[in-house]
Amino acid sequence: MAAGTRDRILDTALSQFVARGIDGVTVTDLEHGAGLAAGSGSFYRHFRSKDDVLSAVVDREIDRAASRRSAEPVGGSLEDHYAWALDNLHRMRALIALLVKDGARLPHLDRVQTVLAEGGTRIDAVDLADRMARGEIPVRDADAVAAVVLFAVVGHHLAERFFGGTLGVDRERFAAALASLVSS
Amino acid sequence: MAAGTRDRILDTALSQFVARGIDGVTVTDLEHGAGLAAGSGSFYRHFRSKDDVLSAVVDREIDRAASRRSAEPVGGSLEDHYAWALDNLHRMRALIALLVKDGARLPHLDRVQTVLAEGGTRIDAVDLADRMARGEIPVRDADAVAAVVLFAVVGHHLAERFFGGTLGVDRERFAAALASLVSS
DNA sequence: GTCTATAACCAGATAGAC
DNA sequence: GTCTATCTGGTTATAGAC
Repeated sequence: MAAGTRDRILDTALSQFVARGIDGVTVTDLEHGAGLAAGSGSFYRHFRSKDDVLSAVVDREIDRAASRRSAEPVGGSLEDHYAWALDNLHRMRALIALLVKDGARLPHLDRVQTVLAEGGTRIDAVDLADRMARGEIPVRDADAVAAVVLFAVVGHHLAERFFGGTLGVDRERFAAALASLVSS
Repeated sequence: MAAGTRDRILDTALSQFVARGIDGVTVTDLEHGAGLAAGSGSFYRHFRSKDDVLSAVVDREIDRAASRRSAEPVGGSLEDHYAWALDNLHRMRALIALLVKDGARLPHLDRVQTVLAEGGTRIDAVDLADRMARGEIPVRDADAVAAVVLFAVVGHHLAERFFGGTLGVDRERFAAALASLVSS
């Protein structure tokens, strides 16, 4: 079942925007990527403008991120929790790439940031403080430790995406080391 | 002592490229930012093309980052070292923004990545393994711990820029928490 | 070195035949 | 819905006077 032209435009727009930025992609590029004649205005039978297709792309990715978000494990180990956060960030990598490349120009910027915060970056200082109070992990500056963990997770993801590598440390190993540091 | 026109073009090019991306800045914008008549071709008396000024901007930032890097303190505590790395990354924020926004189009991409990796943290896995062998810090997966430290430091910057805020944890407190985690 | 003026080109967008 | 053809405007880059 071949996707309709509108969906093919959305698909090629997402991948091209992520790869080359919004300004790096022309309407002609989108037509070509969707199997339409390059330079024909056929694009405009499906979207009113380039901004219009950008808005549709972002809306679709927000819906996808919200719907396929796996349930956050409750009461699990720290390691599982960190692995979950890294996986979620990886699933939302297209949206993250759009945000960091063209953040200021994105429509629904607040909704994008909300979805990302809920899906990947909520590492709770309160949870850490609870574990410290129960003697589960050593007592440290809980807010500062939460910040270290959050930025380590985000940094790992962004490095994977933008800096060409993670020093050979995959997500599982990274999560394990993070849990080891916090736990003792 | 007013800077020459060439330097003023470089200064405005750096700040405008960082703010709006390479494609978001026209040669006319650069002329205006450098105090030249907008739309006059005076820019071309100083640079052959827009790519040429981009290359000059990146070269200058690489040189600046490299010269700052030599100011690294030697033989200090882990905490001092992490604080130094955070300050250094903060000074290189323009280069980081260029890399994230327009990475694929940057000239000397490999040199940019090398400078940032060296300037962001010198805590390599070998140094950590040495400290572990001497009993200075607990024995853990040295490569993975080095990755956590590097990405925490880098993420502290990137997350502030793209996800909003540092959770109220300043650089000194962040460095102290990072050192505490690695040291015990 | 800077200006006015403009050439050459490319991108977003529209009109109308089929 | 897709095409050919075109308009309009903005961008890079050059020519030549001062």
